[in-house]
Amino acid sequence: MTIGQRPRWRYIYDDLRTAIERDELPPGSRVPAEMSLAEQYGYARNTVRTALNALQADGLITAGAGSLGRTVRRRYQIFFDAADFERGVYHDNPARAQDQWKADVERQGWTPRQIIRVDWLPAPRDVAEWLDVPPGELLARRRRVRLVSRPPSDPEMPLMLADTWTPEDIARRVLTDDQGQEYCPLLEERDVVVRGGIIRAIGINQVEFEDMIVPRMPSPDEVELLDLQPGSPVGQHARIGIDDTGRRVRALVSTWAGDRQVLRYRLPVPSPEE
Amino acid sequence: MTIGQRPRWRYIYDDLRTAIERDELPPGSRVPAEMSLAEQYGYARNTVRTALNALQADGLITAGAGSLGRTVRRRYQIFFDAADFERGVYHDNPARAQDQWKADVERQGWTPRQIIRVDWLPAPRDVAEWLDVPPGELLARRRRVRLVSRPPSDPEMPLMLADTWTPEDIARRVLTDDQGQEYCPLLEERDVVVRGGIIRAIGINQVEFEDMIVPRMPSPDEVELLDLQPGSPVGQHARIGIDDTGRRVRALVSTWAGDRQVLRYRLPVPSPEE
DNA sequence: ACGGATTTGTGCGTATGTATA
DNA sequence: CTATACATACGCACAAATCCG
Repeated sequence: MTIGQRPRWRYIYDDLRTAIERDELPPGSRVPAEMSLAEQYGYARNTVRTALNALQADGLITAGAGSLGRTVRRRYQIFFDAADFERGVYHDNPARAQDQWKADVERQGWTPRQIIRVDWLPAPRDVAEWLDVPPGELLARRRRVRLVSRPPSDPEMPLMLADTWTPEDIARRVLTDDQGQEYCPLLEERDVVVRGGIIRAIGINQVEFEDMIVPRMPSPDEVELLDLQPGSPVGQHARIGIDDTGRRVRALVSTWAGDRQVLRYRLPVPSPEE
Repeated sequence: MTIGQRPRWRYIYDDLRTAIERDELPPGSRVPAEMSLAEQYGYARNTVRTALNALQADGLITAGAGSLGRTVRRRYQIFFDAADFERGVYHDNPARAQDQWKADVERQGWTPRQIIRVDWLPAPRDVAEWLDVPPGELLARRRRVRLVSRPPSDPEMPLMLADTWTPEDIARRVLTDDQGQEYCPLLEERDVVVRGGIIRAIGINQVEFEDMIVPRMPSPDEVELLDLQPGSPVGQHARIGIDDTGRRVRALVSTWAGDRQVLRYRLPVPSPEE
């Protein structure tokens, strides 16, 4: 059935792809309906669907039944800084009492919100390796689902999952609040803002971060939580905190939607060693 | 036709997905053939294909006609360091005359190779923005396709594309080699190794890097060059070099295959500002 | 609140092409 | 060369979501 070199669906795929890249189909615009493409090219609807599914898997178009139809995917460029030596900013900058991520996002004109939940879970393979504990050991996972909206009460858009994994002895460390009440900041299901950051406040002296970054496709859970379209890859940023004894004390695993957020590092260039 | 909540194909998808996650179907193992799954579940072959295509789009399985069949995707964890303050290592560390990436990869037991090609191209929108030049301005792009193999002459596996984009005045700067010959290192289609790095050698004093990292799906070109399976997202790491006058002198855009390589930063934790 | 129009989603059957061991 | 298994392609029917009168 295939006549030329390329399969039929590939013609539609290529045509639409170049139209999108040339901005003839700008972000947000409607993609022609399946039946209309089928008539236009003289192909069956299923053939058209193969092409559109490929574009969807490439993250270029969205899909939805009914009058939603298919549209060219929009992209956002919200930055989040993992290191900013210029401004002296770190996620865990000891000099700031404010949540670093919230401050960053607000500066860019978005209204942030976090939903926090703590669970005790057996260590997944990768986390166990990062923290140098046996796989399956029970760890505390403090998950923050981070959402933003534009001021005028638009619907919220989920941006990232930020999971802090800690071994039990660290998770159970306590602080004392204004009323003299003791609490475990790493087990609190609410925003905890401590001057210098939680880790430092509970008496841990981190001296090094090891950050590992990898793109991957999301799990069904993440698709749900981040409201992802099929074909949206996520970035996974794992920050391992190492204390002054060399112990790997915690892993902060952030998973962000690639079409919404950009991870940024600002680094000084080392001067030449003479 | 849909009986329960979930569509039929979703049962197959979920079953296979959990089998893979539980390592009952380990990486490299064969996925049952479409017809065998169709009989097992009592569904049509097309329905089975919907499930398998979704797993493919999620990057979990590969596909290939004939006796290749479908297999569970293998993953590699080759590190490449964007910053390593502990070891004093940078991509452009002025103290080292060796190619940083090659050294890193060799230390991990792989044999590296680069294919280098230089083209003059109009600046794509994002590169233009990073370098603060008008979009469409002609820039030099020095592309390095980076491949590795395991020692015993296995087939090579492409790992990443590393594109250096520079404005013309910088690209045309010259160095003098041992024989007294002048050449433009940023336009050479061969490995150029200079003590201190090319940028420094041609008289540019970079004082800051701005790194931006985003996951995305690859373009058809990248699929070709990196030999990517459908459903493999890539990471894009753009490093903008800023010199002591504040000028954005070059962009190093690295695109890496997510199932093969991990980007790593090792950073010192800043001490508290008292 | 309801119904119709539109558009995508699910699912089946069938046939033939193509790549690989 | 042949068997296997995926790839392409068609046609058809009905379900489900959404928007608009």
